[in-house]
Amino acid sequence: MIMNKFFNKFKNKKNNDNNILNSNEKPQDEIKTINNENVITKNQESENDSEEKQIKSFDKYKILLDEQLNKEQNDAATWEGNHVLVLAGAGCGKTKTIIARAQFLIEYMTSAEKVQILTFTRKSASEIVERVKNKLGEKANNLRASTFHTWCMSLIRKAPDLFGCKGFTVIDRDDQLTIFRLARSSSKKSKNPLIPRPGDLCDIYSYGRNVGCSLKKSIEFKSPESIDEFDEISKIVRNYEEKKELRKYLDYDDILDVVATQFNNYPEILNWISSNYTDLLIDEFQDTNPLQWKLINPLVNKLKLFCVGDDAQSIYGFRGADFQSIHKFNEKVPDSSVLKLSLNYRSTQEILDLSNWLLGKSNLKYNKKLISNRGKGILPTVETFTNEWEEASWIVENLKEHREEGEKWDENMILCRTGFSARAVEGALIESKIPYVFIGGRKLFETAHVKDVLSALRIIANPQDDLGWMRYLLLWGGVGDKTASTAIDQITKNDSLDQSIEILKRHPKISLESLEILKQGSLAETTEECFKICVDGLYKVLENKYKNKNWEQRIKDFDVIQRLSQTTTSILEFLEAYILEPIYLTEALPKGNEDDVVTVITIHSAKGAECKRCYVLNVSPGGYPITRSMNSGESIEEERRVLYVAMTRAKDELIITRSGNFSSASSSSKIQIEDKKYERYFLSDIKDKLFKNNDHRLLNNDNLTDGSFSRSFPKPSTKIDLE
DNA sequence: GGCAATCTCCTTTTT
DNA sequence: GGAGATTGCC
Repeated sequence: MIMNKFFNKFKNKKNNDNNILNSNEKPQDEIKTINNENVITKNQESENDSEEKQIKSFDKYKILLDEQLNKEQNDAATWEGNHVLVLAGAGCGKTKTIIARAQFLIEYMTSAEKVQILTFTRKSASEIVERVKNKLGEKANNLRASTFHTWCMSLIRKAPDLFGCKGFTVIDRDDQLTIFRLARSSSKKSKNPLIPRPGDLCDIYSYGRNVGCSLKKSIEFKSPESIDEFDEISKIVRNYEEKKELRKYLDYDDILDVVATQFNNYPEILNWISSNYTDLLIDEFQDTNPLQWKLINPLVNKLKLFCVGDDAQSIYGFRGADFQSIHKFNEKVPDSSVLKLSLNYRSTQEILDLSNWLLGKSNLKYNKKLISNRGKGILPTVETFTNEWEEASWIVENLKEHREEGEKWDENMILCRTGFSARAVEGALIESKIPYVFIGGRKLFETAHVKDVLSALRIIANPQDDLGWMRYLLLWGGVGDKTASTAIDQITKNDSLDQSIEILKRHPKISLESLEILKQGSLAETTEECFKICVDGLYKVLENKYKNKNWEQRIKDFDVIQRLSQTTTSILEFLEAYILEPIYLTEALPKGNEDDVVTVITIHSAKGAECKRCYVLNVSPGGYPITRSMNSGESIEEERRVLYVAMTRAKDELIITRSGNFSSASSSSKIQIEDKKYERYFLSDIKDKLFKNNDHRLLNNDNLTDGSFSRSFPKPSTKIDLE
């Protein structure tokens, strides 16, 4: 074992040396050549030498890696040089390559606990780990994959003193909003419409933190109209920060920033962390932003990066990701190489042709034409309807038809731009009793009834959590904002729950019952028991609050959460886990009986997903690009990429639906857009041969052929019969 | 007059 | 489901 490690260390070092040597010869070979080459290193290795080596390593490792890997994927997975970026188009096997890479590293280069994989969601993290474990068994037991946030938080929890964050609590977006609302309402100008609303304040603030720019720049980018109120907004933001500091809260951006700043300022901290790892694997690299880069950058000299991404799929610009930065990988990371995966295994060529067309219309150069390994298939269709309800019911009918032909529900995925825009489809699915899951928008721990119960747990876990107190007290009749906040002012200085309860008992408007639940909950031995006490205690109150709002459905969620709580040791850990890596209700349901379901999903959540038949909803004028995106600095091009991501999820069948009363003659797909604000509509000049056009709208005058008759006709009688 | 309850309108994307 | 406005209760 020890010998092995020595050997690996030696091996790694040797390869690094090789690469450095080569890089001195030809340092300036840029990414531009990427079209013609599969493997591009900044420093193209001399041919006879390296070509032989590559093939040798391919042979050497092939047997142990996934046999389904192609040459490009295999080259990437078994790369023996230093840092590498793998540019991979949609459907070219990114996840597969990461998995193979992890497998390769564990088998030949290092040990599982020294590999850290960073992904965007809990789902892909667990998928990767699971698949590596399936292949390697026990050897991979210590392999860790997590989101940036979870990884950073685990470092903070492991050594809170190093980061100056002892006893800090993580807050989610809702909590941020509450604090911003408070800060905003204390401003004299809170009625002024130029002062952004809490949600916008939160976005502006977070954008600035993620990009590393000033508040002023962030306002100019996100809401330029509010720049005149810069001074007042600054006050509100400072107020937010003070409240956060006082209550020892960490918001999402703090978690990354605290760790990144410490890495940059204290070499001893950096060395301690980096000595635990040899390799860092980063998925969806096109969506990393400057804050995440601030975290990774100091690690570059300490370990090996293996990044995977696709500039054409960058859809997180609103969070500060700059898709162009992927092109500067060589500049940012010295001694690095760029590899490419170019063959698409997911979709038929027709689907890729349409996707390629969309991307090609951009004035940005993505250098990307996806080529299918699967050959020809069905032409995509564009289905046009009068309104979203007809759009929805047509989709449902279509789903049913395929079901009758013997297909499973889970061969269908419905993609939408916003959570809100899926409401018609959701309604139609429920009405037709088609089982479905919705991924995107609200998560399980963000639903109102769950937050109500969790507020009790928050208080029990941390009696100084004033946001928890606020929510909890407001649940009970007769208590509003005012009563609650004055009461909370009296108690949050106490760190003992019992003391706080004693004080509140004397409060005329706060019920003894509400306090008794907290008392009982605090005596519970386990998280599960505590949760149960709180649910039971709040049952009547909640039933009353939600009686007309899907109460029967909501009760079921409590069972799910109780099950989730069984595996955690402390309440705080339990709450934190699901704030950092939110979970959708349907992900938490027991596997088995409800496995065969239609997936309804926001495109932002659908990264990496694929499905046989994909419906892309509401691709109407004003929908793509979404009208709202044109006000602020956010790019129309990002909207194009969003639609591109949606289209490239489809394996066999791509169905684009839209609605509205724009005109579209039956003979041609060209549509006329009168309204100026829709003039950038992506499908307005789509090429006929790329798709089949189906207009389901009732015939109206626009669609009638011009009729001309040589004679006129008499007006029919419009009188009622009297007898 | 102060505070709570109710009604109405609108809804980008996520850790 | 949330924010803001309005109504209604004490």
